[in-house]
Amino acid sequence: MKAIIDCNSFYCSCERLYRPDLWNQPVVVLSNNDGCIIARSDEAKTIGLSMAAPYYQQRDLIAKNKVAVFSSNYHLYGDLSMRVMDTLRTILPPQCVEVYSVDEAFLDLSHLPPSSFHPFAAALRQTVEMWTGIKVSVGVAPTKVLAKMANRLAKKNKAASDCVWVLDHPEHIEEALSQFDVGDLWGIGRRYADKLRDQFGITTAHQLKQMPEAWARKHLGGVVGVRMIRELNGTPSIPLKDPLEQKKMIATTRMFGKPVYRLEELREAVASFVSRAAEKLRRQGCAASHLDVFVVTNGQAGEQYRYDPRADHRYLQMPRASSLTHELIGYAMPLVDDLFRDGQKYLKAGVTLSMIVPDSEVQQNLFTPQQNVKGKALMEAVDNLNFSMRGDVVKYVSSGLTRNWKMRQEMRSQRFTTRWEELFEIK
DNA sequence: TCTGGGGTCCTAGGACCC
DNA sequence: TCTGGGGTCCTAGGACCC
Repeated sequence: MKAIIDCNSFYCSCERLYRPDLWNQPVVVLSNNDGCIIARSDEAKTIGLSMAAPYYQQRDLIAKNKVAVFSSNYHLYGDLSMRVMDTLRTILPPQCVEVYSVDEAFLDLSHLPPSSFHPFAAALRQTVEMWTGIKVSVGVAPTKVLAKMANRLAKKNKAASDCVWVLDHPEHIEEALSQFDVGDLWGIGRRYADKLRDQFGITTAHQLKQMPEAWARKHLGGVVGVRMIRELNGTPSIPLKDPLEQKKMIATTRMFGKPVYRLEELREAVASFVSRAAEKLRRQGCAASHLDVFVVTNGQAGEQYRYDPRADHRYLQMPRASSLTHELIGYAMPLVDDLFRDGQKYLKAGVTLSMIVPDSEVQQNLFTPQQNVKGKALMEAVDNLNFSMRGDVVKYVSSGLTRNWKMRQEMRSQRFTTRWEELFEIK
């Protein structure tokens, strides 16, 4: 059996943890740059605020209902996420916990006796809430897809379920499937939902479950579709991931706080994204040999505003995998120069590192000098400083000092758990 | 004035090999 | 009159997730 545990309105719950005055109030959290609504408390959902809606379009509704609005505070969410995951790993062996996202984890419950699923899940929910202050929902079922469905049902029927839903009898699974919208299944997005309905008249999960595998292979993304059919039929086909697995790609991309027109600013921004990406790379003890830089423009400067983004990118296969910030910045800058067009209005840029290998297995190149030991020691020192201070205390000048392009975060809460000077105070 | 960021997996099709 | 079969590797792009 598998379980999925999912924090309820995670970002909003994090904000509310330190704001008892907001416990029963509508709360929303915005994306970077205060662009869209990316988390809503139940009260905010009731008011009719929708997910991913642009903030400026919802301002009236927000003001009218006195909704508390926060810019995203990733220091806080990251730290609380770690507490939730650590709690799970205290209760279950670590290899039975797959952290699926900042607010979700799959659990392998195959070692539990069949009668104990419900009490176990209920205890888990309670413990996490008691230890971290974060409310969670738990779905339990024979496969990941079915567990996701159970989780959804738990959230939908909070009062009756107490946020725990177990599907362990075939009749219960059948019943749930026949009432479940096929588009709400984990793995069926908008495109497939439309296609299933329009071309095949499939609207419920139960109808999909009965389709043959050969059909799924043809119409539902090949083996992905086959796995879906099997999971719906109770045969686990999406295994739990090894927690030690490394990322295959690392990206840092940002929308600018205000448009960028000058090459120097674009270079600064990209250099700082490279720095951040390289840091993530070193944190998993790896080096990358493929570097991709992209920029997004939006019409000509001076034109009337219309949101019509166009992306362009340049990439480079480096002679040897690297994790040194200065080296990577050195490779990235010519790509920026090549991308830059005078007079363009730049809205966004980003960097992707891929072809990632463990640092210890970097293939040396006959034609480039050995990676120097000093460089690595320098990186370690910089990382230690920045980590202990939780911020960019040391950075490359090429990444800019003024940072005019920096994103807007006008309503960010305090970093209660990661900064001494921002601790929660009780008067 | 204004619309996020970071990932994974898979397939099709072209280039190339013997 | 007539032009194979089997394979790998790579890239671009599509679909999905939170």
